[in-house]
Amino acid sequence: MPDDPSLLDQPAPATVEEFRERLAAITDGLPKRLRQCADYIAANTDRIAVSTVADLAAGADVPPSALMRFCQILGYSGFSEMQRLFREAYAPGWPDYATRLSNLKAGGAGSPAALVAEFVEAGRVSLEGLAKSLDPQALDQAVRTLAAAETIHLVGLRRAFPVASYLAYVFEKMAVPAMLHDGVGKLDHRFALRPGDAVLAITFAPYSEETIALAQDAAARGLAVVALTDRLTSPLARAATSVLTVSEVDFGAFRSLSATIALAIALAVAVGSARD
Amino acid sequence: MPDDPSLLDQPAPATVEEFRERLAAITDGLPKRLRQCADYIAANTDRIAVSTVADLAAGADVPPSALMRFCQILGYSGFSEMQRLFREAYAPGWPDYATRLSNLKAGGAGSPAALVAEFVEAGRVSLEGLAKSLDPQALDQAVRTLAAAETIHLVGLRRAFPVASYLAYVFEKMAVPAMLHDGVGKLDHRFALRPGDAVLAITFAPYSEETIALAQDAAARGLAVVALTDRLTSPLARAATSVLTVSEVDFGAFRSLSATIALAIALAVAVGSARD
DNA sequence: CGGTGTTTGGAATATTTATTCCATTTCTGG
DNA sequence: CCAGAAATGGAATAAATATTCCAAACACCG
Repeated sequence: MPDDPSLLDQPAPATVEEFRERLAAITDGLPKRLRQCADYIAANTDRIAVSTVADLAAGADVPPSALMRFCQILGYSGFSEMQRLFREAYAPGWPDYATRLSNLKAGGAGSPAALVAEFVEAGRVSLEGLAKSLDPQALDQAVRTLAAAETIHLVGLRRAFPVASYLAYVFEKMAVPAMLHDGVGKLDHRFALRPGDAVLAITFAPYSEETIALAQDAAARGLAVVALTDRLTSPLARAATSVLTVSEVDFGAFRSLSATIALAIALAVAVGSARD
Repeated sequence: MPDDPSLLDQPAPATVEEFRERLAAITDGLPKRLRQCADYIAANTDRIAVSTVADLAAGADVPPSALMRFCQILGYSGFSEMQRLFREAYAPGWPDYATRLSNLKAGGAGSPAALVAEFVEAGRVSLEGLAKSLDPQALDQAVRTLAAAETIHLVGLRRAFPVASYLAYVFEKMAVPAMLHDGVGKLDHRFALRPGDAVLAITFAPYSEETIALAQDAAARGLAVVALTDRLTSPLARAATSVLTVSEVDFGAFRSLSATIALAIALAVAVGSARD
């Protein structure tokens, strides 16, 4: 490679964060084999700690020597030095959590503690799924829509109701005008929807008729509708100006709300600060 | 060690789960050095994948050869074979989640996507905290109490209301008689509490007066009260027959509900099945 | 098309790491 | 307190893994 001082003489990345930045920065303008290394490493960063040079080289489909050169380009003296970073950083999350989980599960398949372990695991996987599948564009759009609204109408029934009520709580805390459509007394308050308002509708399969009806009504009257649902093909999506999806892993017949709640609060906080 | 066939001739554990079981099974009745190995390995299982024999031996304060013997006692041909198990088992959950998270955060400190990443992380840590700090005894007791009740009265206001309403939903699904005290119209329905019923009260700092009042009232009338709160010293704990605690990591001034929801659903499912 | 500088693959070597072996020490039961 | 068995530590060896080096292939430029 050329002796480009902007890439070479820098000190080696000392944290995983820095490592990713450097990787992204240099990937362009790398020759074929080295780029293969960069791509493979970017997609398999987590395996560095537990692999040998030969393993990774085979994965990237390059000879080991190419991988060595790659490590040196990143600023390390060799593979071992780079690996040390990942071996040391390897722990967060796990310290004795896995032990605990398996102890809880050991209590007996149907025991309450084992159930907690299952739902903890389901929640964790759902959260990771949220991070992986979130569409930042759609989120930005939803935030802009809601931030521009006069009053935000929250609607979510049955399993979605806790989410809607939580949003109502957070909006209240942040002094954002919001109204929770809770269906009490089968009063539907649909004339509370005024021009300039927006609707945040939440529903998951099996979708609530009432929620969809309110969203459609609002859309027909020209109001912006943000949908929080489980699939882009949800019936709610058709009525919506922007759609956010989040899927929860289920355990048996039951489905938690961990990821949905996380997305909801992030949305609320983003809207709250965008309005300031 | 003695040629005890019950410990020796078994095949080596092939999963992490099996590994832990075997470890627990043999630890007693091991000579000093080998027991040091067992203890250290049990407390640092997660580091096997990224350590050398020398590292682990140093940690356990034994010579490397002792650790080798230990691996063989577990049924492996040597350390490398044992390590392979942990290196291969390491993958689930992570595929590119960390990359995604750091990409989301890179979007800008205050960007909506970065907020989602923060709350996802907070939720994950909270869930792990729940797994680590859960007291199975207290949980069993809470389940027994609620399973024995005629009607379960749910009370939780403000931030705890989503949890209470979610519980109401799950109990309904499972055909468990439950009543949600939602405070609509400031009607407090406290005479709905009948002998033989139980109260499941939920509140977090700053604690809701109304929730505590209802719990105290129920306790005074001799009803069982299960508390779901953030600390054992919570004012709710004094009125309760059994106390479950769960703490949420906060991000800025905001606190999610990921762990609380997970505990709640597990509790509800356990109660539901205990009643059958 | 030839020369210069870059990139590449693989074989040779250095280093680290795992594993075995055995002399010595420490237990155990009589 | 002694004999035999078990356990231990460390030095010697084997295996694996990382790293370097260089000849050959390649790309670019005049």
